[in-house]
Order: sequence, then C-alpha cells, then structure tokens
Amino acid sequence: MTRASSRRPGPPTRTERGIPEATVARLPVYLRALTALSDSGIATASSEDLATAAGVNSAKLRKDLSYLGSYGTRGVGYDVEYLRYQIAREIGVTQDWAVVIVGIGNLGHALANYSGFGTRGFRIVALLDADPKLVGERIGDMEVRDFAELEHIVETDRVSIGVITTPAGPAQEVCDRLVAAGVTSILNFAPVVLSVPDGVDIRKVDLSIELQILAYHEQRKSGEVALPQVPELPATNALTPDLPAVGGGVIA
Amino acid sequence: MTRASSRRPGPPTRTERGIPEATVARLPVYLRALTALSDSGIATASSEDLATAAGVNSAKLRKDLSYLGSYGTRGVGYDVEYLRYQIAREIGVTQDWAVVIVGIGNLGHALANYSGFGTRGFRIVALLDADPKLVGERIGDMEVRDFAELEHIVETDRVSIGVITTPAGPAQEVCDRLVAAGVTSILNFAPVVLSVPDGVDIRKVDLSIELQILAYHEQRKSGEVALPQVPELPATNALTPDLPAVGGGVIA
DNA sequence: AGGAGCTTGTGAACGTGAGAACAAAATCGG
DNA sequence: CCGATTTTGTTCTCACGTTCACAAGCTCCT
Repeated sequence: MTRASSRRPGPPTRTERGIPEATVARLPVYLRALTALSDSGIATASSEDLATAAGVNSAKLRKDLSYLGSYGTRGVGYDVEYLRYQIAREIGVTQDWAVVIVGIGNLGHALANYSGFGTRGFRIVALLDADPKLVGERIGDMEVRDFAELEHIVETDRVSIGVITTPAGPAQEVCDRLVAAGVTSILNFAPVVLSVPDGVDIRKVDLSIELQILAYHEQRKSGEVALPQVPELPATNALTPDLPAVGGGVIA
Repeated sequence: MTRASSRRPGPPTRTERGIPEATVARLPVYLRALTALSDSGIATASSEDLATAAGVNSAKLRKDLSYLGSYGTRGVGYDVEYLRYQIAREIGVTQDWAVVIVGIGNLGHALANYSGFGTRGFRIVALLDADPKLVGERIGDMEVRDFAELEHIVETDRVSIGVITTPAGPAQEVCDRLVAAGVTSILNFAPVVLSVPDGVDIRKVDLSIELQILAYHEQRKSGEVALPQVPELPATNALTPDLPAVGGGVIA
C-alpha cells in the first residue's frame, strides 16, 4: 500500500463525547432496572445483578457503563441511586421534554392516557388533530386542539419532540409541518417511511413489522423442514401468472 | 493449539437456510414498499427505486434480496408482483397466523381496533383480560373473554403469537401462562424485561425507551456544548447525599 | 499490616453488518 | 449479429458490536 487513507492518525480517540448507538439504546433499560432495584430498597448492586435485571450479560453492561465514566467500585458494585442519577443525566431525563401528539385516533388516545407518559422527563403539552369532530374533546385533563395551532404551540412551549399517530396517508405532511415548526425529534407510529432533513432524528415504532419478524421465525420453528423452496422463476419475463394475493391497502 | 474446536470444516456455509437478522428486520419494509408500488400500478422497479421507497441504500437492498434467491433480472430490475409474493412467502405472511391480545386497556383497545391488524397474514382470535368488568365488552366484532380461557383458545385456534398489553406488574405471569399454553412468539408492550425459555421468541415495543433515545440525541443537539460533566464521585462510599429525584414508580 | 477474595474496567479476539466497487447477464439499437 | 447500456448479484474491505479474559483496585479478615 502506498498512501495511508485519510484516517486521523492520533490515538484511538475513544470517548470523544461519543457513546455507541447500541449502548444508548440500552441505557433506558438500565435506568428502569435501577429504578426497580431502588424501589425494592436495594442500595448496591453488582454488574451481575444489574445485568440480570436488565436482561443482558454482565460484560456488556460493564462496557456500556464504562462509556459514561467509572461509576462503580471494584470489589463492591454500583451504588444504585448514584448510578441511576448519572444515567438519567446522561440520557437527559433529568430535565423535562415537551411533547406533542398528532393524530388522536385509537392509538393517540391510548398514548394520551398513558400515565405520566411512561416515564418522568416527558410532558405532553398538546394533543392535535385536523378533524374538527375531534377538536375540543377532553382526554384526561387535556383537550384536543386543532392541528393548525401547531406552529404556535411549538414555539410557545419549546416543543422539541413530536409523536405521529396519524394514518399512513397524512404522516409525511404532518412530519414536514412538525419539522418546519422547529421539532427536531420525531417518533413515528404511522406505517410509512418518513423522510426528514439532516439534523432531525426519527424513530419508528411499527406493530405490523414486529409481527412479521415474529412470523418469520415462527415459520421455521413449526416446520423445521425445508419450505416449498423457490417455485422456479417463470421463463423469462411473462411473470405474474396468478400469484396468490398478499397484503393490499396502502397500510400494508 | 492441539485440537480443532467443534467448528464445521466445510465451505463458508453461506445461505445454509440462514438469513441475517438485520435482513429479516428489513424484509417487512420491502414488502410494504412493494405493495405501495403495486398499488400505484408500477410493474417493474429497479433496486434504486425500491431502495428509495424503503428508505435504505440500493446496495444493501440488493444484498438483502440476494439472500432470498435471484429474483431480479439484470439490466431490467425486479418484477413487483413476483418479488412481493416471494418476500411474503419467505416471511410467512402467505399463511394466516392466529393472535391473542392479553390486557384490554387503552393500548389493547387500540390494537384490537387496528384495522386488519395492519397487515394481512394475522388474525386476532381473542381479546383476553382478567378483569371481570371488562369481560363481555364488545370491541368491533369481537368480545372480550376471560383470561382463564387462554389455554382452551390457544389449543382450539392453534395460536402461536401472543401480544401482551397489560401493565408491567402482571406481564411476566401472563407471559408464563402464554408459554405454558403453547404460544411460541410474544410481542410485549409492557415496560418490563420478560424472561422466556429457549425456543420462544420475544420482541419488545416500548414507548418510553424510544422517547428516551430521542431525548439523548436531542440533549446534545441544542447545547452542542459539554454537559455539566461528572459532578465528581463523592469521596469513597458515603454516596447519595441528596441527588435530584428521577423516575419513580415501578413503571419507570 | 498483609494477604485472600470479589468485582470493576478494559484490551483483544471474534462475529456481524454496511457500503463501495465491479464482473456477469440481460436488453436494445444499429 | 454485435457492441453499448443498464442493472443485478457478489466480493472485498472496513466499521461496529459482542464476548472473553484478566489486570487493577477495593474490602475484609486475620
């Protein structure tokens, strides 16, 4: 090889204020486990204890925690309260995040009623829907407001997180409006791929995809035998004689 | 080294009826994209078209599809209907999977009403709850039945997939009952880590974890400045002076 | 004070996944 | 019938994530 690629030469640059994404995704699980231990009156826990409570293996847990700093004590373990606070701070749930929910159908209803929104650290500031028949309806101690008020609400309440629980159809438009209004994190429950500009984070929760993944594994459990493998690709191009129908509807 | 470990010596054993997990998780997305294209009357699509519709890059899509077989035509692309059928067959949604939903609170209600359960291939055969006040209530064209009927229903309707939408408390017990009754795939919405024996697949959908992941990234967007890093670990062991409260409640 | 016994934090090996790049194969125009 | 063009399928390389294994460090007991 002649020339070194454009890699930075210095040290491995570990922890350059960068926690691996896989670790970030597990921190909330650890936080929940610590809360449960704390509620049980347990003051100290080893990585083994914590790992069991969180459903991971202890080496992974230790490595994950090591990205945050050295919060344990060798020979002893971790102080539950202290570690809990450190993780909460790292995630950012020591402060309050304002959240809007757009689309008050069945799912939107369910989320609006979700006590405390599952976790402290998040505060629903508005339930929005474009349907005039829904506007004004009371859910818990909140009232459904018109989607047109979005921009005003986002600015006033400094909303940075939006939850989309509309059907697939209007989801992209709702998403664009949210982004234009200044929302920079979106949790999408609608069964579509949303596109957002750089700088906006988006996460997807999709029931039917989860079910299909389960079905895939289920399929090769029961049988264990080979499936009716590849029914031979038709001659060349005269495809689609009459394949069995599958799926259908935009919300497939 | 003296003795070779118990690794099979043969060829790389590629595609020994094993599709990478990351690919399996994307197949449902491709299926949905193909359905959308099909509904738009598009008969043929290139990997580029498909990748755009699915929100991935085209090299990844081609590699994913290659695990299923050679279903494309070089210089042309993929036949939408044909590929859709092949993916559906691979996932297993060409057959019908019987599903029970346990826990008919807000979320259970929402899922029960979810038209067609999002995708063909899944059929809700029962809504179960242990609360006598809920039993007998009609939701859509179904009636809530007593959780005690679980074993009978699972056997009669050959249920292999269970959805848990109870609160965190009873979730593990419900899970154990499902497994004992013969359910081998579980989709868990309760905010707890469930333990299941080998051979049972479990997937988790967790709103508060998703929100916390968004919060983490949001936190280092707005500031971009360093956080009030590590407030110095207290002397040695006299921890927990009075850290700010965070979280709380078992369902944290 | 010193050694035994735990438990953390981390270096190194391994496995999986992503993306670039290209050869193989099909169509189409002349 | 042949070469240009298009697009797939696949190989190769790199980055990321997981797991093992062990040295460093803390506590407790003698």
